[in-house]
Amino acid sequence: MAGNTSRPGATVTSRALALLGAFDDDHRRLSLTALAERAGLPVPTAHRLVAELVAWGALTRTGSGEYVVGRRLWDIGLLAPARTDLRELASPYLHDLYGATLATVHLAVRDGTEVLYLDRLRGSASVPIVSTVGSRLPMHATGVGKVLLAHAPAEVQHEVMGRLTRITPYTITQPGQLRRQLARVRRDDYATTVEEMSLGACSVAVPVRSGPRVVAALGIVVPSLRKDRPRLVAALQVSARGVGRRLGATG
Amino acid sequence: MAGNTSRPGATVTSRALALLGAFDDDHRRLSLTALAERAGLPVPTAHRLVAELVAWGALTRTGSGEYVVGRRLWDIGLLAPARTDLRELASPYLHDLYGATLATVHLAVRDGTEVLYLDRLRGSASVPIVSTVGSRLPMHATGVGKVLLAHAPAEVQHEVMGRLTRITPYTITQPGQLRRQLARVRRDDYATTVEEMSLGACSVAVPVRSGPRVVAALGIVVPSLRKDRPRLVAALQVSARGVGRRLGATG
DNA sequence: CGGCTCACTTCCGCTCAGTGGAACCCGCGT
DNA sequence: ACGCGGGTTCCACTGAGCGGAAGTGAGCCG
Repeated sequence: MAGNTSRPGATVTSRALALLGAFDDDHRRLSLTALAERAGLPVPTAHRLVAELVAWGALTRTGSGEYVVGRRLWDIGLLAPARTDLRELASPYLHDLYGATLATVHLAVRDGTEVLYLDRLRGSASVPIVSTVGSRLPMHATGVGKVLLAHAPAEVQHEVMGRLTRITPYTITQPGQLRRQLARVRRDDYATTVEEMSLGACSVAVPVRSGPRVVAALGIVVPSLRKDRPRLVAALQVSARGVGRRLGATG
Repeated sequence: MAGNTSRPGATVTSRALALLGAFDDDHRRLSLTALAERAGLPVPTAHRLVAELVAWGALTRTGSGEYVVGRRLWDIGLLAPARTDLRELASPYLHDLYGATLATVHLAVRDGTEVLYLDRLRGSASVPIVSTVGSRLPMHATGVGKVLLAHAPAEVQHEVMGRLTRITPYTITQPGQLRRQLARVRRDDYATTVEEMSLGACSVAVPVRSGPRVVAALGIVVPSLRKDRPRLVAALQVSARGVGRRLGATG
């Protein structure tokens, strides 16, 4: 919309969205200049658009002059479907699981070739862990990821196998080895990891089924699998069934 | 931006935001026409803007042709500050509280003249309740609301007193009565409600303090207060102190 | 204290991106 | 076959948006 435009073809909407997209997990607060930089816009343009976003509540300006995501976007984000519904519905079962194991509990779904964490219950005294709600992690290095990958379409599996990045010395980077593990996951109906994502953290995970389809995965993180793997698997499977049943009961 | 504009003065950005704002708790999925209607835009305009929002991931089109909030907005909404931090930080304490009481547990803050629910743990077998995460409820009819109101600035209290809407036959609608209750809340350091929001549900709530400031409230919902009010208050206060201490420890 | 820097803000003339009524398409119910 | 109501495409008109340049002001340093 403007004669002056340095890069004609870009719509106002795309510019406004670029500003929102400039925020991510590592950039929760940005100065105007940084924001303009990350969105690829001239500062005055960013300034004008940002003012509108702030007026509407999509962004908020902090006391120190930096910008952060506003409450109104938070509100609207919560209306996103499925994710929220599943999370709400599974919530009681996660608590039960937490109560039974006192370990960090995860609920995750597959998002493309990554694991998306929908919910996490962290005990006051459990293993410190990298995931947060909303974060995405690679599938091959997490318990829930292996479960979801084992039941993913062939082309997804193929793509993931293509780039098995090493995260710790124990991360599995050989496609053949991962493929054998996935077969075992399908046979035994649970997956494990041993320090493949973070040193000092092991995990167990099971699928959540709605009818025959695997729609999510439930996992827990513990310091060691040594002694009570059967107990953990049993607790997980009971919870996963519970969630699955609730899923069947509603839509 | 356009000669044709029916209502000149409206910016593109405001129109795009109006489309996002068309979604709320009761309108999580909207057809194009409904969306245009609610945003106050002509259908073709809405159509074009919506296409851009979909391309970016702010909205998603369902199989049936309706629009819903997209995953990317969900992501970005989660980056909103304070709210999320507080929720994350309080999470373990809420679990502990849930474990000790098996009642529905709430974490809430004041947002203007309303209560904003940041988190909710609902047991598989607890009282059904109206609140969801992200929802706003009136302050005078909820336990957490009374706590937050008792420690709110005078002008907020004044404004709330002005419109005490009746929700159940037990809702307090007399400013004088509410004022006396708030004084008692400040003295005893906890608040209660008895079927003032939903019939069959009572609640107890306590403030969460960061230094001297009351920054949030912690509450639980139970079928009756009759027998174990002291136990519940004690459990709540322990948890609230825990959260407060963690708040002090970080920024 | 003057002068420099750097981030933010305001100004304003040019122009093309956005507008929305009209027309069209398409699935569905009758 | 025909009307209806949603979604989609078209396109001539024009004012909303653009961004370089200039202005502001807080912070730092010699």
